[in-house]
Amino acid sequence: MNLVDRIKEQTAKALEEVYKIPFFSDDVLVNTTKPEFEGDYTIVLFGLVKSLRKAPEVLGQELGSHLTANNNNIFTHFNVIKGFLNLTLADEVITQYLNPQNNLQFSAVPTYTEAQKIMVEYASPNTNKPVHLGHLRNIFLGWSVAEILKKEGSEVMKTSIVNNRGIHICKSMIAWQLFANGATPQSTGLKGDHLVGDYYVRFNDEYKKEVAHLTQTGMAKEDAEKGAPIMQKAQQMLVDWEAGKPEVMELWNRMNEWVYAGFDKTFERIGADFEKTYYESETYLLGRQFVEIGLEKGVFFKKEDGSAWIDLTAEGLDEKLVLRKDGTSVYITQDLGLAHQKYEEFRYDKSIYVIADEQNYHMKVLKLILQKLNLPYADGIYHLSYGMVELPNGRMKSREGTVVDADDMVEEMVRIAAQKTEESGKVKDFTPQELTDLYEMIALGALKFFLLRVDPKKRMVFNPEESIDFQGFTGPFIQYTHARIKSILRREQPAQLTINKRSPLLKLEKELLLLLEQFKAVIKAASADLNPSLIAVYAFTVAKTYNSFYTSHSVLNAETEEKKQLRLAICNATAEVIKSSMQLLGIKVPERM
RNA sequence: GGCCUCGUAGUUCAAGGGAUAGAAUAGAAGUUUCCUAAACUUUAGAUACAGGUUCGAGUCCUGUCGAGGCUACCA
Repeated sequence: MNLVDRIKEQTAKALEEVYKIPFFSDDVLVNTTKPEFEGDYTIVLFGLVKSLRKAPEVLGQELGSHLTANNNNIFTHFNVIKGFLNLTLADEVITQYLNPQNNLQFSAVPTYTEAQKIMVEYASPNTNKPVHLGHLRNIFLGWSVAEILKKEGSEVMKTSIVNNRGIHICKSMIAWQLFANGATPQSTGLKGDHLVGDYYVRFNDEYKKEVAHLTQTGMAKEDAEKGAPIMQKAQQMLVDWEAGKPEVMELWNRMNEWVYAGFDKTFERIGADFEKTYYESETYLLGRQFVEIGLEKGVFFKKEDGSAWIDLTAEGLDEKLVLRKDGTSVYITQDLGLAHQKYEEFRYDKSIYVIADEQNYHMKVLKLILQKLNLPYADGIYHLSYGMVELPNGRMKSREGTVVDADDMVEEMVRIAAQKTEESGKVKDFTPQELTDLYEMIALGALKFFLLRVDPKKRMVFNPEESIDFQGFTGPFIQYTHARIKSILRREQPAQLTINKRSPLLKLEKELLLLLEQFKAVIKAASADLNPSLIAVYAFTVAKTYNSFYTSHSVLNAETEEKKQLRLAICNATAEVIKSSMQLLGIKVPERM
């Protein structure tokens, strides 16, 4: 049990004893005491005032006296300020948490009554363009959430659905046929996803030209957009694809292989992994059965033209199409089918979709339809929505060429990491391989931390200038702190401490140890909120707190041997906690840098 | 038009209805006999506006203004 829970429990017990009314741990609100007040943990009394009909100050005095009188091995003294009861803990209680094992070891038994099976779908790229900065937020977020849930004891399955069919892929294919002259990744040296992405862009350029040309000759804009020859070709290709025309399939397969290979490279580099990848070409026909079922149950209705709809006006939404009049399924229908297939395969308790917030409406509808169809897995659907990544001068738009490519971004970060590191002149004895690894570690650490430190649901601004800043609230700062601690520990390892011995704790040591003790609670909160930013903030706070207390001088030249050992142990614990928390963000920490 | 988000220091982000709204950057001023200065210390600076609920509001409610998203027989 962690310290806060223990305090809550003791407080509830004390309240029962003093006031003869039943109390539970959850009734008690415990915060860490603000640094400017005396004490370690604070009980907020306002919430208890009403049921006890006591003035907060009186309640605080009575409760504080009782707690310190009956538990003086835990609480040494207390003070009351307004509605806050500040408790000071015995040093022994705190040193119990000195051993990092206490903070890092998670019991095999999860916090849920039984292990939950959770699917996390993330990344989910389109095969017509390479991964860009927006995807990176998705990928880092999804990966991290999966790891956090695992740490909390859930069985997690990471998945991705690759959008590999449809008109947009046909656009790339047409443009490639027309302009590529048979270019391949091998012949051009380009990554496959970039090559295909380039022809998608090329298609749009040509299309724009054709539309402009047609409108100049007097055609209405709408007609021009529909009638542009290159668009007609793409439409025809889509029809041919659906008919399974061999030469179209052949080209489609070939170009997709290039893209997959490109994605794999990117994913491997940035540390994304999936237990299972779904392909839309294999799932887009699923879900048709739901239309039949829905019609039978009266959840859906047919319009005169034969299209099928669901009426969600009672829920404050619109009518939503679930089947086109030509009998083909739409996006939402496919998703119904995929949700079902996932459930059949994995029997999940919860299925998390990491998808940008522009699809909030879509995901709301998806869940609602499944619920109306009374499917057992409907309630487990959860949309982990995240805000768009913007650039300082506005949203990324592919048409305006303001998209930041992920591979380029990583490359640029590595270049800067290398430059900054070389300037510092601390890595002269590194081998070339060690340097490569270090730069990669720093670059990805900076990028991941920057994108994960913000509350996912909020929009964020990606400032390239700031993201490569290696000072402040950044990944590299934390990595650097870790390396410095490791440097101390290379000189001298802490001896095994006898934990219950009265130790000469200073206030600042106490503060840091209490912080380390919160690690599990932070993971719990991050897991409940599906929010890695809590971990990022925590890791930074630990590093920052450590940095302001210790230098290797203050550790190795401590006043007494006993203090030195204590401080070494604190260094050790801090390094462990930093490493473990960063790991949950997918960020590696170096031994030296 | 309707629906959904979001408005906090110059800037980028924090703050389970709880104490004097925190950080980081940029600004100003400092700190290395020993120590990984990619560090640390000090300093200044903010809740869009107007009401309401409460012992107590950045947080909850209403309105105004501002930003973004959704509102496709695209995926």
